[in-house]
Amino acid sequence: MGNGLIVSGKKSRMRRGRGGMDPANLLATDGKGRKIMHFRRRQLILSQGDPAQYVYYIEQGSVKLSVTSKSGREAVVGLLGAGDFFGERCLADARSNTYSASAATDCRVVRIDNRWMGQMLYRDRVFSDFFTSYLLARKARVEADLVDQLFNSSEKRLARALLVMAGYGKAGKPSEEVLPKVSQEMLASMIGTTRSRVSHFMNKFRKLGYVRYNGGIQVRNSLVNILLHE
Amino acid sequence: MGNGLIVSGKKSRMRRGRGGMDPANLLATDGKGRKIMHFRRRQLILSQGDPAQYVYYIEQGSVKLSVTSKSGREAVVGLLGAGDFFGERCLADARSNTYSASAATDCRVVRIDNRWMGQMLYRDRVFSDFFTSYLLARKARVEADLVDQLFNSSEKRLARALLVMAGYGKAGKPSEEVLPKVSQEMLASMIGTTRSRVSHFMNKFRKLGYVRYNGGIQVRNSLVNILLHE
DNA sequence: ACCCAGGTGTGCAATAGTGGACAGAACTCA
DNA sequence: TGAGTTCTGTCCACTATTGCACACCTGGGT
Repeated sequence: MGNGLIVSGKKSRMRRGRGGMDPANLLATDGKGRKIMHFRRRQLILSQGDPAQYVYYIEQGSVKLSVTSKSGREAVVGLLGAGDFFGERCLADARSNTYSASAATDCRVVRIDNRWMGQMLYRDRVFSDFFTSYLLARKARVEADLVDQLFNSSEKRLARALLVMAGYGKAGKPSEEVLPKVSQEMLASMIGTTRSRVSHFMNKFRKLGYVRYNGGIQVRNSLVNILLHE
Repeated sequence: MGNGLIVSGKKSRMRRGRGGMDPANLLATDGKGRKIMHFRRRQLILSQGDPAQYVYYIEQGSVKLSVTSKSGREAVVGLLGAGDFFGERCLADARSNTYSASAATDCRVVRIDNRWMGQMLYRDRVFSDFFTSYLLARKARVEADLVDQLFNSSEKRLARALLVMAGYGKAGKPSEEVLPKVSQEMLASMIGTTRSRVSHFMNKFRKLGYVRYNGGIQVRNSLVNILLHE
């Protein structure tokens, strides 16, 4: 995620604000207004409907954001990793959480006080810049997910979800590596379909040699073929 | 859209930055780094794939953001109105536009230079605050659209889209008013379905008395019944 | 070794959604 | 006013997707 906004044409030629620390490093330490916390896989971090007063920042591990409908079905809105924020909505209006968050792997997150974060954003230009960059990138990602949902079949959505998780197209990623544990159930609720459908396509992909099961799911680059096919 | 972030517990007790102007007013004027432009209904404002170097701010009217797939199908990612920004992705990375924007009604928009906007964000806390608020709100909206798409049927998605457009649930909205022109085609590509489906449901809604055609579409509050069912 | 919970493969009837096509209504705009 | 264009209502054969059910598999306790 390219940090730093474009400022007078040069990226990153800017003095430090009062805080004076690199935001990511700052957040990595305990201190006023922030607290480092650890969660185990499956543990609930925050719950849909609870009053919202903290912003969270992921240091390590991954976190699943999900929404449960009145009818009890669950949809996964995002699977976040190190460097992502969540719960940030409470900066703009103080209502309750619109989703639940739970640890998808053991993880370390920083729980940041609402107010402290507001002050940082106001005072520290570097911090504010860091956060704005994040918001822009993340918003773009959610938009891409929406578009995907709007015009792809579930088969393609599954293929795309797998590729994105495998870091396809990212620089410095060996790709072809084994994914962290994700159940078919979870994949299903990420792409808005049923588990039997996911199972069906996973087998199809396997038969075609696009993925392998090596203790976990191993996505091969050739899986993009599914997306290209008209 | 509740402007102003939460800062040390008080919303909006903050001195003006260098710019010294209310952001919305500032943008309403021509000046360095920004240019006021007018577009007629259906006119193209920016095109998917073009190099991106401007951020746009809508003064008046509404703008449609859409993406066209390789196969030529169009999906509408958002229908924006006064007070919304678009094209802001170029603040974080200078690639090309990921969507097209065209005027859904005659409209007045401010075309803002990339760099100037970056400077404003860096220098003017009030401006930066204004923009961050916007991003937070808009991101939440896109997430809500994604969730809707993930677990509602096309009938419900249509109902929801209509209600949102009619400003259902917003304070100070008389609601029950007639919507600006939207074709079934457009509704279809907003909610990811076909026009024949939209036509079908619109008639159903009409028969049930949930909407009326009074020169345009008039949404009655009772349309929420569609969402509550099940 | 045994059990158990969570995860997976498979099949199937019932539904929902697609992608055309076509005719008529409703709007431009010269 | 009339010709063109854009919208809308409606139909239909196909295809995709759901919602179950049930057997099996696998890893971790105990």
